[in-house]
Amino acid sequence: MPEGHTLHRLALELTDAFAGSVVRVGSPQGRFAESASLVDGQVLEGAEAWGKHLFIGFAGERFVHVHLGLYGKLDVRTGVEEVPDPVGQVRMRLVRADGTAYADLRGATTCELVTAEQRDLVVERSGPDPIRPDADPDRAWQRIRRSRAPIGGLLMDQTVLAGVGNVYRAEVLYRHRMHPLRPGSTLRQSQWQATWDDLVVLMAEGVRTGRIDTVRPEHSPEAMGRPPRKDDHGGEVYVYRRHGQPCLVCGAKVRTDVLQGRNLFWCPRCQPTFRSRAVQ
DNA sequence: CTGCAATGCTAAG
DNA sequence: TTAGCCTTGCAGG
Repeated sequence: MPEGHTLHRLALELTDAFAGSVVRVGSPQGRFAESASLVDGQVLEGAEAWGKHLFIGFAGERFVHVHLGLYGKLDVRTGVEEVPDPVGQVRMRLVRADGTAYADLRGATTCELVTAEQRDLVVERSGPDPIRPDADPDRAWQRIRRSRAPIGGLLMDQTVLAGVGNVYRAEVLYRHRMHPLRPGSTLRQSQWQATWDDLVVLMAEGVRTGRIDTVRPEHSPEAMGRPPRKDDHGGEVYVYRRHGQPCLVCGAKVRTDVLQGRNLFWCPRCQPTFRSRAVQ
């Protein structure tokens, strides 16, 4: 679901399904109808993601900017015989002119038609994205090393780093044994580099599989003889939404707290406090 | 069935 | 700091 890997995966799916084809663009729900008419019947040139932002490019330098927010969804279907009637509130529907593929957007926070300049503004405001090969982790490091804000907040700040959401945040902090409230300025550069390198691998895997898996092989359900996780996000994780359950590595009870309105999860033993008085 | 929380973010107050 | 977006899956009655 919508952390950066989801948007990059969608960009690939959209490009595969529609690039180079004439596409009918509509808004069964109506809220995107006016903009849709401006690109309806144009050639879709490709789709690209930066962090959690998706841009679908049409002939004439016009882009549909999509942000899924918390529960938005974009379903891409290819190789269909027939395009079904829309179900629910479909904000935007793309249909290949030959009718063999369609995509439905629902519940998105943002769906707007923008110029190349407007797209560039979004990209410029974003921090480096671990999924993009052109990303420069030093840009993020320069923000982190100068900030007394908790690393748990910095990782979710899309102007510091683009694409990391609540699951990757919790999990990468766990994997690097960092307490979420530790100030950014107390990290060593080597720690940041290791964290970044890990995100590059984890998130690329997320693009490939469409889910967030962060446990190492020795902690997999098979290796540990435990049942696989079964809930809506599907992947195998160490601490995300596991509060009150035993840590897979040390057995301590996973803890939770709220930081800036978002749920934090961490293991008090594997992610020791950075100071004696910090939250445990 | 009803209610609520959720991988996010913006704008209003 | 809070409401809103308006979907989905789960818990509880």
